[in-house]
Amino acid sequence: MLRDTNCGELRKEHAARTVRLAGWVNRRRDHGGLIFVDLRDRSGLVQVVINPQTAPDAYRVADQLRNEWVVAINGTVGVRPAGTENPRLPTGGVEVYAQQVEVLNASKTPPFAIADEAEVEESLRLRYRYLYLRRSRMLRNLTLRHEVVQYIRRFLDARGFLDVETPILTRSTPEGARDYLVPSRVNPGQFYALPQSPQQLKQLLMVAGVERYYQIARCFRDEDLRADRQPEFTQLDLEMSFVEQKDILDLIEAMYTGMIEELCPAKRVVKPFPRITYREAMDRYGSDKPDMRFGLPLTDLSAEMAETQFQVLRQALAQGGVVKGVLAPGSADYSRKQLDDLAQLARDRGARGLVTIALRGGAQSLDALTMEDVHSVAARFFALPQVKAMARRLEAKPGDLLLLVAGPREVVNASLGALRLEVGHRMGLADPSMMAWGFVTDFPLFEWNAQEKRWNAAHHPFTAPHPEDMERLESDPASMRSQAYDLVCNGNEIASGSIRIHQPELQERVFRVLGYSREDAQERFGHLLEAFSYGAPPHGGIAPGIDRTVMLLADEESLREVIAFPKTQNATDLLFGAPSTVRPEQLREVHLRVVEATPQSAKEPQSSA
RNA sequence: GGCCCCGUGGUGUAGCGGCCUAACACACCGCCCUGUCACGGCGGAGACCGUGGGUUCGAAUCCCAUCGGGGUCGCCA
Repeated sequence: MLRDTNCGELRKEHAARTVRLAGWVNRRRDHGGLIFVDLRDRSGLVQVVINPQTAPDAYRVADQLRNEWVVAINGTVGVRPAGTENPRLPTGGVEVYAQQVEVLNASKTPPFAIADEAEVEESLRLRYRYLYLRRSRMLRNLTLRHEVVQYIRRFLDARGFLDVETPILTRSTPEGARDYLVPSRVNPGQFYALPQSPQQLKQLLMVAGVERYYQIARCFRDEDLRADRQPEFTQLDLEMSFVEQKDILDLIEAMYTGMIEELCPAKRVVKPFPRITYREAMDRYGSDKPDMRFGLPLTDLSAEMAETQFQVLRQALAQGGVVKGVLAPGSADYSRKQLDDLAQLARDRGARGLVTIALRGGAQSLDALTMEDVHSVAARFFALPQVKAMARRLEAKPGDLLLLVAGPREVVNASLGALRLEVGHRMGLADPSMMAWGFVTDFPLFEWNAQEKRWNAAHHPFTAPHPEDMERLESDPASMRSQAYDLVCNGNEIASGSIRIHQPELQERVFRVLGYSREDAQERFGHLLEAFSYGAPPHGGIAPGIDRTVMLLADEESLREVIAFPKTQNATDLLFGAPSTVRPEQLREVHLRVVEATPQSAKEPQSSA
């Protein structure tokens, strides 16, 4: 070994020990005589002191050092002189007195500072990913990710789960996200697809009798990116036989609570995780992935507005819609501009408009409120008792702002849900140390595809219907609930899963609703259906996103910060220059010809500097 | 596919029609400095403002296009 001690581990009890360290020069402070070098390795930093009097050879080398040079240092650990300790450094009580400094490798001046945690443009971070990863925050994130995966493996291993690998080269499926395709050289004109998830494979493993399967599985989806979406991402894919929904939710809840207690004890978690239905989530939070770190529930005010003179609301109610409201605490003094922004947010989600009612003035309580205090463009349509009734339902106080939206239930929920998040964000209502986990259950089984005028599977076509709804399967698909569930945290979808259909007869009924003929089903899922005809056990599973889990635990806003080599929003890799054009002979070999190239893709692959 | 934001020395920003012969901080280079830890002091080099076109007497500043990065809607069974 070129070293015998890690920089970050040194403490006072190591005093007088002779050590050999190796790492990067994080910073160098040259006092003309004494030189201080902060030496950095993965474990952390330690201050090295080079004294020209006691170590003249070391001093001559240290005089040349620059940031990010790689050096090895022989020296002695010493307790720092009184008054020179650095309490901000874990190793701040000690320093290393260098006897010998050896340059293992010099470094060019890096394109951005490693030691500073200053923001750097995303494209630079990605172009020089290996340098960005040197930053302590990124090494911390990579470490946390490792610990999460290790925790999961230990947890599931202890409960009898088998880690089984499934193919990366698989078959394109007609439903779901766009596939990444891989041409076959030995089968001209045919393509593999990279898995969007190992969904069908894990069900086959249940038929195979594996009973408890898991895999830390890479998944690929050729869809547009977001801060929380990468084209390749990692799921904990998991499936169990002979279980009910509750068994899976209990298991996942135990895994996540244990993981957080062990890895991130500073995080606050409410146990048990609330389990709410999709209907409740939509009605109360206007989202199927509610942020439950704060309250501000959407509240149905249809009853209060039943007799309203306000045509807009009246009309919405008459057409079978609802009037709902959400509270914006302490926002009664919002400017016209601020209110307009909120209204725009509502309109973006399909609302016709937003009614704002500001409760201003010096009233000490709602009872003391007068119409003088009620500021709203629609104030003349409201009687004071109506305003007070609404305010009471929303638990508003003087100084608060009421936000009302009227229309079809779905639109009202969506727009008020967005407003609720915006208000919570503006008011800083979410405790940053809080992780508000919860399960959302009873998702709809089907959703209407207006374009193709048919039903789609809301989750996937193998999701089991809710047992109580079974007799309505054909007669009223819209009302069908499923045994599908999500794990959510702080407004993010973290996991999704379901109990699966294991009887061929039920599967065929579902396929018929989806509009698949027997031949369609055979063509699309024949291999799975055949497998199910050989004694498939009742089974179900779930697939938590590893990247999103780590992102939340690491307090990061983007998945890119917890993935070693992420892609840009255009799904490109700035470090390798992928995707790229390939040589004509490579294309010929896989029987492909590019017939339509945009100017961009026609360009020569960029040579990496 | 739509909408929005950003693009100025190596990095991060300021400048937003003439005061810009482009400013500041950090980094870089040189000299000085024996207790600093975002060390300090003095001096220096370094950008023609992503790219292309246009408007204007005059453009980093306005307009259009384009490229790159980001956010978001659609999309992600």
